[in-house]
Amino acid sequence: MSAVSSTVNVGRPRAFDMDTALEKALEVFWRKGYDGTSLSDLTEAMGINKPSLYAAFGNKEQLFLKAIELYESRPCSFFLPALEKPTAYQVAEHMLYGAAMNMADSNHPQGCVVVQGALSCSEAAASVKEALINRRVEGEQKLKVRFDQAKTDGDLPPGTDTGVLARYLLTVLQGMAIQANNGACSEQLRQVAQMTLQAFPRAG
Amino acid sequence: MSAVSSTVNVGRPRAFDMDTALEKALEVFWRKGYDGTSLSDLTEAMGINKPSLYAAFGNKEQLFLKAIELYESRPCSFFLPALEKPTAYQVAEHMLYGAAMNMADSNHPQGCVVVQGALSCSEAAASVKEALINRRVEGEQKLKVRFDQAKTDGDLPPGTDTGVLARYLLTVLQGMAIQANNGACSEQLRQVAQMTLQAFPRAG
DNA sequence: AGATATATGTACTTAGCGGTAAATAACCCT
DNA sequence: AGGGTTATTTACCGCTAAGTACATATATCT
Repeated sequence: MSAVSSTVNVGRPRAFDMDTALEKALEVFWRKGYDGTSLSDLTEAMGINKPSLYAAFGNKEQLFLKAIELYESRPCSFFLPALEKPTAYQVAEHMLYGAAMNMADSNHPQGCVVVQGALSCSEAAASVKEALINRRVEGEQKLKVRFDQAKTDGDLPPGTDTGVLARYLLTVLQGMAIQANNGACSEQLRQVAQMTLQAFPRAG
Repeated sequence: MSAVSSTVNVGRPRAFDMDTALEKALEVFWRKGYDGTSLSDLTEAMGINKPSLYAAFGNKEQLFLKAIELYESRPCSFFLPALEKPTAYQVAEHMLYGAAMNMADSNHPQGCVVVQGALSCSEAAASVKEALINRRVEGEQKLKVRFDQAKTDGDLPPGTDTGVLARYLLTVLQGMAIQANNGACSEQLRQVAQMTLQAFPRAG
Protein backbone atom coordinates (compact mmCIF):
# COMPACT_ATOMS: atom_id res chain seq x y z
CA MET A 1 0.00 0.00 0.00
CA SER A 2 2.98 2.36 -0.12
CA ALA A 3 2.18 5.31 -2.34
CA VAL A 4 3.73 4.28 -5.63
CA SER A 5 5.17 7.62 -6.69
CA SER A 6 3.95 8.52 -10.15
CA THR A 7 6.15 7.51 -13.09
CA VAL A 8 8.58 10.43 -12.95
CA ASN A 9 9.32 13.23 -10.54
CA VAL A 10 7.71 15.93 -12.64
CA GLY A 11 5.74 18.88 -11.32
CA ARG A 12 5.52 20.33 -7.86
CA PRO A 13 6.10 17.66 -5.25
CA ARG A 14 3.28 16.72 -2.90
CA ALA A 15 3.71 18.50 0.40
CA PHE A 16 2.20 15.70 2.53
CA ASP A 17 2.68 11.97 2.86
CA MET A 18 -0.23 10.10 1.36
CA ASP A 19 0.05 7.12 3.69
CA THR A 20 0.04 9.12 6.90
CA ALA A 21 -2.79 11.29 5.54
CA LEU A 22 -4.73 8.12 4.77
CA GLU A 23 -4.09 6.87 8.30
CA LYS A 24 -5.60 10.08 9.63
CA ALA A 25 -8.60 9.74 7.34
CA LEU A 26 -9.08 6.15 8.49
CA GLU A 27 -9.14 7.22 12.10
CA VAL A 28 -11.83 9.81 11.44
CA PHE A 29 -14.03 7.41 9.45
CA TRP A 30 -13.51 4.79 12.15
CA ARG A 31 -14.65 7.12 14.89
CA LYS A 32 -17.46 8.96 13.11
CA GLY A 33 -18.64 6.61 10.38
CA TYR A 34 -19.05 7.53 6.73
CA ASP A 35 -22.19 9.63 7.13
CA GLY A 36 -20.93 11.26 10.30
CA THR A 37 -17.65 12.37 8.75
CA SER A 38 -17.52 15.68 6.88
CA LEU A 39 -14.88 16.81 4.45
CA SER A 40 -13.88 19.45 6.99
CA ASP A 41 -13.30 16.70 9.56
CA LEU A 42 -11.10 14.94 7.03
CA THR A 43 -9.07 17.89 5.79
CA GLU A 44 -8.50 19.07 9.34
CA ALA A 45 -7.29 15.66 10.51
CA MET A 46 -5.20 15.09 7.40
CA GLY A 47 -3.70 18.58 7.50
CA ILE A 48 -4.48 19.34 3.87
CA ASN A 49 -7.00 21.37 1.88
CA LYS A 50 -9.92 20.01 -0.06
CA PRO A 51 -8.40 20.29 -3.56
CA SER A 52 -5.35 18.35 -2.36
CA LEU A 53 -7.64 15.66 -0.97
CA TYR A 54 -9.59 15.40 -4.20
CA ALA A 55 -6.46 15.39 -6.35
CA ALA A 56 -4.83 12.68 -4.27
CA PHE A 57 -7.77 10.41 -3.37
CA GLY A 58 -10.64 11.15 -5.78
CA ASN A 59 -13.58 11.91 -3.55
CA LYS A 60 -15.01 11.09 -0.16
CA GLU A 61 -16.19 7.63 -1.15
CA GLN A 62 -12.93 6.61 -2.82
CA LEU A 63 -11.01 7.95 0.15
CA PHE A 64 -13.14 5.82 2.44
CA LEU A 65 -12.56 2.69 0.38
CA LYS A 66 -8.80 3.31 0.36
CA ALA A 67 -8.90 3.80 4.12
CA ILE A 68 -10.64 0.44 4.50
CA GLU A 69 -8.01 -1.21 2.34
CA LEU A 70 -5.36 0.28 4.58
CA TYR A 71 -7.22 -0.92 7.67
CA GLU A 72 -7.30 -4.50 6.50
CA SER A 73 -3.70 -4.54 5.39
CA ARG A 74 -2.25 -3.14 8.58
CA PRO A 75 0.35 -5.08 10.49
CA CYS A 76 -1.88 -5.11 13.60
CA SER A 77 -4.74 -6.68 11.64
CA PHE A 78 -5.89 -9.90 13.24
CA PHE A 79 -8.22 -11.52 10.76
CA LEU A 80 -6.28 -12.57 7.68
CA PRO A 81 -3.05 -13.48 9.51
CA ALA A 82 -5.03 -15.76 11.83
CA LEU A 83 -6.08 -17.87 8.84
CA GLU A 84 -2.47 -19.02 8.52
CA LYS A 85 -2.43 -20.73 11.89
CA PRO A 86 -1.91 -24.49 11.71
CA THR A 87 -5.19 -25.70 13.25
CA ALA A 88 -8.81 -24.54 13.24
CA TYR A 89 -8.67 -24.03 16.97
CA GLN A 90 -5.59 -21.87 16.72
CA VAL A 91 -7.21 -19.87 13.93
CA ALA A 92 -10.19 -19.14 16.17
CA GLU A 93 -7.96 -18.50 19.16
CA HIS A 94 -5.80 -16.04 17.27
CA MET A 95 -8.79 -14.18 15.86
CA LEU A 96 -10.65 -13.94 19.13
CA TYR A 97 -7.73 -12.86 21.29
CA GLY A 98 -6.45 -10.60 18.53
CA ALA A 99 -9.85 -8.94 18.36
CA ALA A 100 -10.01 -8.62 22.14
CA MET A 101 -6.63 -6.91 22.13
CA ASN A 102 -7.20 -4.72 19.11
CA MET A 103 -10.81 -3.61 19.32
CA ALA A 104 -10.44 -2.04 22.75
CA ASP A 105 -6.99 -0.59 22.07
CA SER A 106 -7.14 3.03 23.17
CA ASN A 107 -4.53 4.08 20.62
CA HIS A 108 -7.27 4.23 18.01
CA PRO A 109 -11.07 4.31 17.90
CA GLN A 110 -12.82 1.33 19.47
CA GLY A 111 -14.43 -1.46 17.52
CA CYS A 112 -13.98 -2.28 13.85
CA VAL A 113 -14.39 0.19 11.00
CA VAL A 114 -15.61 -2.56 8.67
CA VAL A 115 -18.49 -3.13 11.07
CA GLN A 116 -19.29 0.40 12.13
CA GLY A 117 -18.19 2.49 9.15
CA ALA A 118 -21.60 2.40 7.45
CA LEU A 119 -23.90 -0.03 9.22
CA SER A 120 -27.05 2.05 8.84
CA CYS A 121 -26.63 4.97 6.49
CA SER A 122 -28.12 7.47 4.09
CA GLU A 123 -28.84 6.62 0.48
CA ALA A 124 -25.74 8.58 -0.49
CA ALA A 125 -23.67 6.01 1.40
CA ALA A 126 -25.47 2.94 0.08
CA SER A 127 -22.57 1.84 -2.13
CA VAL A 128 -20.13 2.18 0.75
CA LYS A 129 -22.40 0.08 2.93
CA GLU A 130 -22.52 -2.56 0.22
CA ALA A 131 -18.74 -2.58 0.02
CA LEU A 132 -18.44 -3.16 3.76
CA ILE A 133 -21.04 -5.92 3.72
CA ASN A 134 -19.06 -7.60 0.95
CA ARG A 135 -15.91 -7.41 3.05
CA ARG A 136 -17.64 -9.00 6.01
CA VAL A 137 -19.26 -11.73 3.95
CA GLU A 138 -16.01 -12.46 2.13
CA GLY A 139 -14.23 -12.75 5.45
CA GLU A 140 -16.82 -15.26 6.58
CA GLN A 141 -16.38 -17.21 3.36
CA LYS A 142 -12.61 -17.28 3.77
CA LEU A 143 -13.00 -18.60 7.28
CA LYS A 144 -15.36 -21.32 6.09
CA VAL A 145 -12.83 -22.39 3.45
CA ARG A 146 -10.15 -22.49 6.14
CA PHE A 147 -12.39 -24.68 8.31
CA ASP A 148 -13.09 -26.97 5.37
CA GLN A 149 -9.35 -27.42 5.07
CA ALA A 150 -9.18 -28.11 8.79
CA LYS A 151 -11.75 -30.85 8.39
CA THR A 152 -9.68 -32.62 5.76
CA ASP A 153 -6.63 -31.99 7.92
CA GLY A 154 -8.45 -33.80 10.69
CA ASP A 155 -8.38 -31.03 13.26
CA LEU A 156 -12.13 -30.53 13.13
CA PRO A 157 -14.61 -33.37 13.76
CA PRO A 158 -15.91 -34.88 10.49
CA GLY A 159 -19.51 -33.89 11.14
CA THR A 160 -18.74 -30.20 11.65
CA ASP A 161 -20.88 -27.74 9.70
CA THR A 162 -18.10 -25.37 8.74
CA GLY A 163 -20.48 -22.75 7.37
CA VAL A 164 -22.30 -22.46 10.68
CA LEU A 165 -19.05 -22.53 12.62
CA ALA A 166 -17.60 -19.71 10.55
CA ARG A 167 -20.78 -17.70 10.87
CA TYR A 168 -20.87 -18.25 14.60
CA LEU A 169 -17.29 -17.12 15.03
CA LEU A 170 -17.86 -14.01 12.96
CA THR A 171 -21.00 -13.27 14.92
CA VAL A 172 -18.97 -13.26 18.11
CA LEU A 173 -16.23 -11.14 16.54
CA GLN A 174 -18.73 -8.61 15.22
CA GLY A 175 -20.48 -8.59 18.56
CA MET A 176 -17.14 -7.83 20.19
CA ALA A 177 -16.93 -4.74 17.98
CA ILE A 178 -20.18 -3.52 19.52
CA GLN A 179 -18.96 -4.39 22.99
CA ALA A 180 -15.82 -2.35 22.38
CA ASN A 181 -18.02 0.56 21.38
CA ASN A 182 -19.94 0.07 24.60
CA GLY A 183 -16.71 0.72 26.43
CA ALA A 184 -15.68 -2.86 27.22
CA CYS A 185 -11.95 -3.16 27.91
CA SER A 186 -9.61 -5.74 26.44
CA GLU A 187 -9.81 -7.94 29.50
CA GLN A 188 -13.59 -8.09 29.27
CA LEU A 189 -13.39 -8.97 25.60
CA ARG A 190 -10.76 -11.58 26.43
CA GLN A 191 -13.24 -13.27 28.76
CA VAL A 192 -15.79 -13.43 25.96
CA ALA A 193 -13.13 -14.88 23.68
CA GLN A 194 -12.27 -17.50 26.28
CA MET A 195 -15.90 -18.52 26.73
CA THR A 196 -16.28 -18.81 22.97
CA LEU A 197 -13.22 -21.01 22.73
CA GLN A 198 -14.41 -23.34 25.49
CA ALA A 199 -17.25 -24.41 23.22
CA PHE A 200 -15.09 -24.67 20.14
CA PRO A 201 -15.09 -28.14 18.58
CA ARG A 202 -11.82 -30.04 18.45
CA ALA A 203 -10.91 -33.23 16.78
CA GLY A 204 -11.96 -36.20 18.90
CA MET B 1 -46.76 4.82 25.15
CA SER B 2 -50.19 5.79 23.84
CA ALA B 3 -50.35 9.50 23.11
CA VAL B 4 -51.92 10.86 26.26
CA SER B 5 -54.19 13.50 24.76
CA SER B 6 -53.49 16.85 26.37
CA THR B 7 -55.66 17.94 29.32
CA VAL B 8 -58.65 19.16 27.32
CA ASN B 9 -59.77 19.02 23.74
CA VAL B 10 -59.06 22.61 23.02
CA GLY B 11 -57.69 23.99 19.78
CA ARG B 12 -57.52 22.42 16.35
CA PRO B 13 -57.21 18.65 16.61
CA ARG B 14 -54.09 16.91 15.37
CA ALA B 15 -54.64 15.55 11.88
CA PHE B 16 -52.37 12.48 12.29
CA ASP B 17 -51.94 9.71 14.81
CA MET B 18 -48.81 10.22 16.89
CA ASP B 19 -48.19 6.54 17.49
CA THR B 20 -48.33 5.49 13.87
CA ALA B 21 -46.21 8.51 12.90
CA LEU B 22 -43.67 7.45 15.52
CA GLU B 23 -43.67 3.93 14.09
CA LYS B 24 -42.82 5.39 10.71
CA ALA B 25 -40.04 7.50 12.17
CA LEU B 26 -38.64 4.46 13.96
CA GLU B 27 -38.47 2.54 10.71
CA VAL B 28 -36.53 5.31 9.00
CA PHE B 29 -34.04 5.69 11.88
CA TRP B 30 -33.66 1.92 11.97
CA ARG B 31 -32.83 1.71 8.30
CA LYS B 32 -30.71 4.83 7.89
CA GLY B 33 -29.29 5.55 11.34
CA TYR B 34 -29.46 8.89 13.11
CA ASP B 35 -26.86 10.69 11.01
CA GLY B 36 -28.16 9.16 7.79
CA THR B 37 -31.74 10.27 8.38
CA SER B 38 -32.81 13.75 7.28
CA LEU B 39 -35.88 15.63 8.38
CA SER B 40 -37.20 15.29 4.84
CA ASP B 41 -36.87 11.51 5.14
CA LEU B 42 -38.84 11.69 8.36
CA THR B 43 -41.61 14.04 7.28
CA GLU B 44 -42.09 12.10 4.06
CA ALA B 45 -42.37 8.76 5.86
CA MET B 46 -44.56 10.16 8.62
CA GLY B 47 -46.80 12.01 6.18
CA ILE B 48 -46.57 15.32 8.03
CA ASN B 49 -44.80 18.64 7.61
CA LYS B 50 -41.86 19.87 9.61
CA PRO B 51 -43.76 22.26 11.90
CA SER B 52 -46.10 19.42 12.86
CA LEU B 53 -43.13 17.20 13.63
CA TYR B 54 -41.48 19.84 15.79
CA ALA B 55 -44.72 20.67 17.59
CA ALA B 56 -45.46 17.02 18.33
CA PHE B 57 -42.03 15.56 19.06
CA GLY B 58 -39.65 18.41 19.87
CA ASN B 59 -36.77 17.96 17.49
CA LYS B 60 -34.85 15.28 15.63
CA GLU B 61 -33.02 14.02 18.70
CA GLN B 62 -36.11 13.83 20.91
CA LEU B 63 -38.00 12.12 18.13
CA PHE B 64 -35.23 9.55 17.89
CA LEU B 65 -35.27 8.88 21.62
CA LYS B 66 -39.04 8.44 21.57
CA ALA B 67 -38.70 6.06 18.64
CA ILE B 68 -36.20 3.99 20.63
CA GLU B 69 -38.58 3.87 23.58
CA LEU B 70 -41.28 2.63 21.26
CA TYR B 71 -38.90 0.03 19.82
CA GLU B 72 -38.11 -1.45 23.20
CA SER B 73 -41.72 -1.46 24.35
CA ARG B 74 -43.11 -3.20 21.29
CA PRO B 75 -44.98 -6.46 21.64
CA CYS B 76 -42.51 -8.21 19.32
CA SER B 77 -39.58 -7.18 21.50
CA PHE B 78 -37.59 -10.18 22.60
CA PHE B 79 -35.19 -8.93 25.22
CA LEU B 80 -37.14 -7.83 28.29
CA PRO B 81 -39.88 -10.48 28.02
CA ALA B 82 -37.23 -13.20 27.87
CA LEU B 83 -36.01 -12.19 31.34
CA GLU B 84 -39.30 -13.51 32.75
CA LYS B 85 -38.60 -17.09 31.69
CA PRO B 86 -38.26 -19.54 34.59
CA THR B 87 -34.65 -20.68 34.07
CA ALA B 88 -31.41 -19.11 32.87
CA TYR B 89 -31.30 -21.51 29.94
CA GLN B 90 -34.80 -20.60 28.88
CA VAL B 91 -33.97 -16.92 29.18
CA ALA B 92 -31.04 -17.39 26.82
CA GLU B 93 -33.04 -19.62 24.53
CA HIS B 94 -35.86 -17.14 24.27
CA MET B 95 -33.54 -14.24 23.59
CA LEU B 96 -31.47 -16.02 20.99
CA TYR B 97 -34.33 -17.54 19.03
CA GLY B 98 -36.35 -14.37 19.41
CA ALA B 99 -33.46 -12.37 17.99
CA ALA B 100 -33.01 -14.85 15.15
CA MET B 101 -36.67 -14.49 14.25
CA ASN B 102 -36.91 -10.74 14.71
CA MET B 103 -33.65 -9.35 13.39
CA ALA B 104 -34.03 -10.88 9.94
CA ASP B 105 -37.77 -10.22 9.71
CA SER B 106 -38.35 -8.61 6.33
CA ASN B 107 -41.38 -6.71 7.59
CA HIS B 108 -39.02 -4.09 8.98
CA PRO B 109 -35.36 -3.09 8.63
CA GLN B 110 -32.81 -5.77 9.51
CA GLY B 111 -30.81 -5.81 12.71
CA CYS B 112 -31.42 -3.80 15.86
CA VAL B 113 -31.87 -0.05 15.99
CA VAL B 114 -30.29 0.12 19.45
CA VAL B 115 -27.13 -1.33 17.93
CA GLN B 116 -27.06 0.40 14.57
CA GLY B 117 -28.91 3.67 15.22
CA ALA B 118 -25.76 5.60 16.09
CA LEU B 119 -22.79 3.26 16.41
CA SER B 120 -20.26 5.61 14.85
CA CYS B 121 -21.56 9.11 14.38
CA SER B 122 -20.92 12.81 14.06
CA GLU B 123 -20.38 15.05 17.06
CA ALA B 124 -23.94 16.32 16.61
CA ALA B 125 -25.16 12.81 17.39
CA ALA B 126 -22.85 12.15 20.33
CA SER B 127 -25.60 12.38 22.94
CA VAL B 128 -27.78 9.98 20.97
CA LYS B 129 -24.88 7.54 20.78
CA GLU B 130 -24.44 7.79 24.53
CA ALA B 131 -28.12 7.08 25.06
CA LEU B 132 -27.90 3.92 22.95
CA ILE B 133 -24.76 2.76 24.72
CA ASN B 134 -26.56 3.20 28.02
CA ARG B 135 -29.46 1.09 26.77
CA ARG B 136 -27.13 -1.69 25.72
CA VAL B 137 -25.13 -1.63 28.92
CA GLU B 138 -28.28 -1.54 31.04
CA GLY B 139 -29.62 -4.53 29.14
CA GLU B 140 -26.43 -6.39 29.93
CA GLN B 141 -26.73 -5.45 33.59
CA LYS B 142 -30.33 -6.65 33.73
CA LEU B 143 -29.30 -9.96 32.24
CA LYS B 144 -26.52 -10.34 34.79
CA VAL B 145 -28.99 -9.71 37.61
CA ARG B 146 -31.28 -12.34 36.11
CA PHE B 147 -28.41 -14.81 35.98
CA ASP B 148 -27.50 -14.02 39.57
CA GLN B 149 -31.04 -14.96 40.48
CA ALA B 150 -30.69 -18.14 38.44
CA LYS B 151 -27.61 -19.05 40.43
CA THR B 152 -29.46 -18.78 43.72
CA ASP B 153 -32.36 -20.64 42.07
CA GLY B 154 -29.91 -23.39 41.31
CA ASP B 155 -30.36 -23.46 37.57
CA LEU B 156 -26.87 -22.18 36.91
CA PRO B 157 -23.76 -23.92 38.28
CA PRO B 158 -22.48 -22.26 41.48
CA GLY B 159 -19.15 -21.28 39.96
CA THR B 160 -20.68 -19.41 37.04
CA ASP B 161 -19.36 -15.89 36.38
CA THR B 162 -22.68 -14.27 35.61
CA GLY B 163 -21.11 -11.05 34.41
CA VAL B 164 -19.09 -12.84 31.77
CA LEU B 165 -22.04 -15.02 30.81
CA ALA B 166 -24.29 -11.98 30.33
CA ARG B 167 -21.62 -10.18 28.35
CA TYR B 168 -21.04 -13.23 26.18
CA LEU B 169 -24.73 -13.61 25.43
CA LEU B 170 -25.09 -9.95 24.54
CA THR B 171 -22.01 -10.17 22.36
CA VAL B 172 -23.67 -12.93 20.36
CA LEU B 173 -26.96 -11.03 20.18
CA GLN B 174 -25.26 -7.86 19.03
CA GLY B 175 -23.24 -9.86 16.54
CA MET B 176 -26.48 -11.30 15.21
CA ALA B 177 -27.62 -7.73 14.51
CA ILE B 178 -24.58 -7.30 12.25
CA GLN B 179 -25.22 -10.65 10.62
CA ALA B 180 -28.79 -9.60 9.88
CA ASN B 181 -27.42 -6.47 8.25
CA ASN B 182 -25.13 -8.68 6.20
CA GLY B 183 -28.22 -10.31 4.79
CA ALA B 184 -28.32 -13.44 6.94
CA CYS B 185 -31.79 -15.00 7.06
CA SER B 186 -33.63 -16.16 10.17
CA GLU B 187 -32.61 -19.78 9.64
CA GLN B 188 -28.94 -18.83 9.52
CA LEU B 189 -29.31 -16.80 12.70
CA ARG B 190 -31.18 -19.70 14.27
CA GLN B 191 -28.16 -21.93 13.65
CA VAL B 192 -25.94 -19.43 15.42
CA ALA B 193 -28.41 -19.34 18.31
CA GLN B 194 -28.39 -23.13 18.50
CA MET B 195 -24.60 -23.27 18.55
CA THR B 196 -24.52 -20.69 21.30
CA LEU B 197 -27.00 -22.66 23.38
CA GLN B 198 -25.05 -25.89 23.03
CA ALA B 199 -22.29 -24.33 25.08
CA PHE B 200 -24.61 -22.75 27.59
CA PRO B 201 -23.96 -23.89 31.17
CA ARG B 202 -26.70 -25.79 32.94
CA ALA B 203 -27.05 -26.86 36.49
CA GLY B 204 -25.12 -30.06 37.07
C1' DA C 1 -71.44 34.03 17.36
C1' DG C 2 -67.16 35.19 19.02
C1' DA C 3 -62.93 34.51 21.74
C1' DT C 4 -59.35 31.32 22.57
C1' DA C 5 -56.26 27.76 21.59
C1' DT C 6 -53.90 24.53 18.87
C1' DA C 7 -52.49 22.44 14.21
C1' DT C 8 -51.24 23.03 9.43
C1' DG C 9 -49.00 24.74 5.04
C1' DT C 10 -45.87 27.78 2.81
C1' DA C 11 -41.98 30.05 2.74
C1' DC C 12 -38.10 31.33 4.84
C1' DT C 13 -33.27 31.55 7.57
C1' DT C 14 -28.70 30.27 8.69
C1' DA C 15 -25.20 27.06 8.31
C1' DG C 16 -22.82 23.39 6.49
C1' DC C 17 -22.44 19.96 3.01
C1' DG C 18 -19.60 17.75 -1.12
C1' DG C 19 -17.17 19.37 -4.79
C1' DT C 20 -14.58 22.70 -8.12
C1' DA C 21 -12.46 27.01 -10.93
C1' DA C 22 -8.72 29.67 -11.30
C1' DA C 23 -4.60 31.82 -9.92
C1' DT C 24 -0.26 30.92 -7.98
C1' DA C 25 3.80 28.25 -6.28
C1' DA C 26 7.38 24.69 -6.64
C1' DC C 27 9.58 21.27 -8.85
C1' DC C 28 12.16 18.78 -13.32
C1' DC C 29 14.00 18.86 -17.90
C1' DT C 30 16.19 20.93 -21.81
C1' DA D 1 16.68 30.83 -18.01
C1' DG D 2 12.33 29.17 -19.60
C1' DG D 3 8.61 25.80 -20.63
C1' DG D 4 6.00 21.93 -18.92
C1' DT D 5 3.77 19.79 -15.17
C1' DT D 6 1.80 19.15 -10.91
C1' DA D 7 0.39 20.81 -6.02
C1' DT D 8 -1.48 24.36 -3.10
C1' DT D 9 -4.39 28.28 -1.85
C1' DT D 10 -8.41 30.98 -1.88
C1' DA D 11 -12.68 31.67 -3.13
C1' DC D 12 -16.55 30.04 -4.75
C1' DC D 13 -20.72 26.89 -6.56
C1' DG D 14 -25.32 24.65 -6.02
C1' DC D 15 -27.60 22.02 -2.75
C1' DT D 16 -29.50 20.30 1.42
C1' DA D 17 -29.39 20.27 6.27
C1' DA D 18 -32.05 21.46 10.77
C1' DG D 19 -35.07 24.57 12.45
C1' DT D 20 -38.70 28.58 12.44
C1' DA D 21 -42.11 32.87 11.37
C1' DC D 22 -46.31 33.75 9.99
C1' DA D 23 -50.62 33.49 8.13
C1' DT D 24 -54.48 30.37 7.92
C1' DA D 25 -57.56 26.53 9.23
C1' DT D 26 -60.23 23.92 12.68
C1' DA D 27 -61.55 22.70 16.88
C1' DT D 28 -63.72 23.90 21.98
C1' DC D 29 -65.55 27.06 25.56
C1' DT D 30 -68.43 30.77 26.97
